[in-house]
Amino acid sequence: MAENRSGRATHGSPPASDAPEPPWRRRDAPTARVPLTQEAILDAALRVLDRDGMDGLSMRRVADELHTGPASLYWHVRNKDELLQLLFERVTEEVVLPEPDPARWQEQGRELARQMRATMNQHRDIARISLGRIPSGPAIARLGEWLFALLRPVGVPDQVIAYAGDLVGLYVGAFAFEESLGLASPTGENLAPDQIVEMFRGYVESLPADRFPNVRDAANLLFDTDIDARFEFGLDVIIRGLESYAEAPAVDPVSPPKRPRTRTGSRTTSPS
Amino acid sequence: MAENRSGRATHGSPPASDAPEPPWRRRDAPTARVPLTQEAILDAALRVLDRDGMDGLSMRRVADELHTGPASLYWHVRNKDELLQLLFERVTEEVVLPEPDPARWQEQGRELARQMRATMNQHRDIARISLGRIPSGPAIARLGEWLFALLRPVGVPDQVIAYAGDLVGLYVGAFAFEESLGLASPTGENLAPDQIVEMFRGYVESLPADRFPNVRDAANLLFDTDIDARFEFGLDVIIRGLESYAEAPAVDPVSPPKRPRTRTGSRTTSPS
DNA sequence: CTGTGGGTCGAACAGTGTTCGTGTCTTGGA
DNA sequence: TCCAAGACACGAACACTGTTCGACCCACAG
Repeated sequence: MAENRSGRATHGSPPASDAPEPPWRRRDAPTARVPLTQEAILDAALRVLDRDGMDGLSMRRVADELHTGPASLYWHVRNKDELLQLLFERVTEEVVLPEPDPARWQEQGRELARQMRATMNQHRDIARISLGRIPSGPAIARLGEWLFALLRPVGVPDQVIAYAGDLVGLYVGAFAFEESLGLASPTGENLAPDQIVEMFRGYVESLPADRFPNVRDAANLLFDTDIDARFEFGLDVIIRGLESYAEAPAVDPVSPPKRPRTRTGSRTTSPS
Repeated sequence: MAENRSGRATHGSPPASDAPEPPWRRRDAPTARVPLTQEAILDAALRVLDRDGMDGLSMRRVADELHTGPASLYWHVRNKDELLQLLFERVTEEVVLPEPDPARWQEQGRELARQMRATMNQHRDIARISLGRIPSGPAIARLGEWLFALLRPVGVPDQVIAYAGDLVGLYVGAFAFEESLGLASPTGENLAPDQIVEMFRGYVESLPADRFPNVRDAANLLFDTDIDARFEFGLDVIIRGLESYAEAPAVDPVSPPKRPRTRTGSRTTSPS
């Protein structure tokens, strides 16, 4: 509020209560001058997001980060919503894509999903922004093109590719979203996750054994805390499901013969 | 605000500016007295949610619905968060479960997912509450028990069942969530969905054909608007993926012989 | 008749997104 | 060189949010 650090975005005369700048400190030194572009705002917003999380990401805090007032942001950004969209696209561009290799499409798809999750976890709470949003900028061009290059040679129909991209994005976004939320206590007070899990398990184990035999002795499975395994499981289900949509490869002669998919062939993380 | 309808929850003396109640109108008539229980609050909150959506669901509006002030709610509800959790569980209990029939587990699983989506769409924006929340009350007992009864006879390992329940819940929740959000315009202004889709398609079609050949001519597939088909696709992928986790049935002698899963056997909605 | 305590609620606090009007700075043309 | 015009910055305010505090009411136990 009353914090009066130098480096304000404006460059008017200094306030009367403050000592004048010494002449050797160039007032438009390239480091001190922050002309408040949209990019600078995004930088600041990302900093605030990483530090304070989504709940702490208010226009006022972003403005504080730039040593200015909230009204100043609205010249470069129409809305908080637009700011969030831009933030989301900026993070999306951090994902690096390997050269698509259709022979290994399953593993590359998995790799992409893992990387998306990692990126979302790296920038705290960005997952909460991703839901309901489609990267509309160059990001969707990059990702879409990559996905088609990966899956078309395998024989997956175009419509399925489009849907599949959507599905994976939805899955990863939702998963990272829950991950970022943590477990919400049903009582409204905020407790450690362990305590909450223990509450749930206690409840389920207290159920009458005659009415709820199955769920009772699977209580510890229900509230499993190995979150990575859970992620890999969902990924595995989706990839296996997509496999059944792949026709015989059209052109690629190098792809291995399609093994009849029994349960033997999966060397991936299969729980229990 | 200044709306002064009768039926206030309190029963003190009438304000001086108002005419006294006529004697024949019993002041504690059973219909007029709303003793402000937690259940009444949930009813009101659900009404507000259905009418005004999640963004309109404030403590003040719920209190207004009961003709009282926001502070009065906090005696019965610790938090807004707890109120949301209770709301979520209340809606979850609306889902009706058929008698589990393991021979038709795929179709019954699909049916459950469809019903969950319908329930979430019926109560506007409840999906936005569902993410990051687990139904902790009797709901999870019901749903869990049903799921185990459905999938254990098929030979799905317990851990997989637990994960699968989680996965389907996540999928349906995230899907309904996006559905309830609608499409967010990347520019922050609020436009009709058609306009936004047209913006996106226009952008993708304007991409250079040499760099983005694939995504360019699949533009109309990318921004498909048949939302039901998209839901069914994701469901189908998940179910097919889960099929590969099913072992030979343990006890059930009636289940059909497991056909080797080639792409022929799927009569479900397969896009394009 | 008097407490007591469960229940109610007005008022306030700190915080939010957004807008309006005014101010300042930079730039291009005469 | 000077002035008008636009680009940008920002203080102040508005309507709103979730939540808390302390005073109040009132049925019921002693």
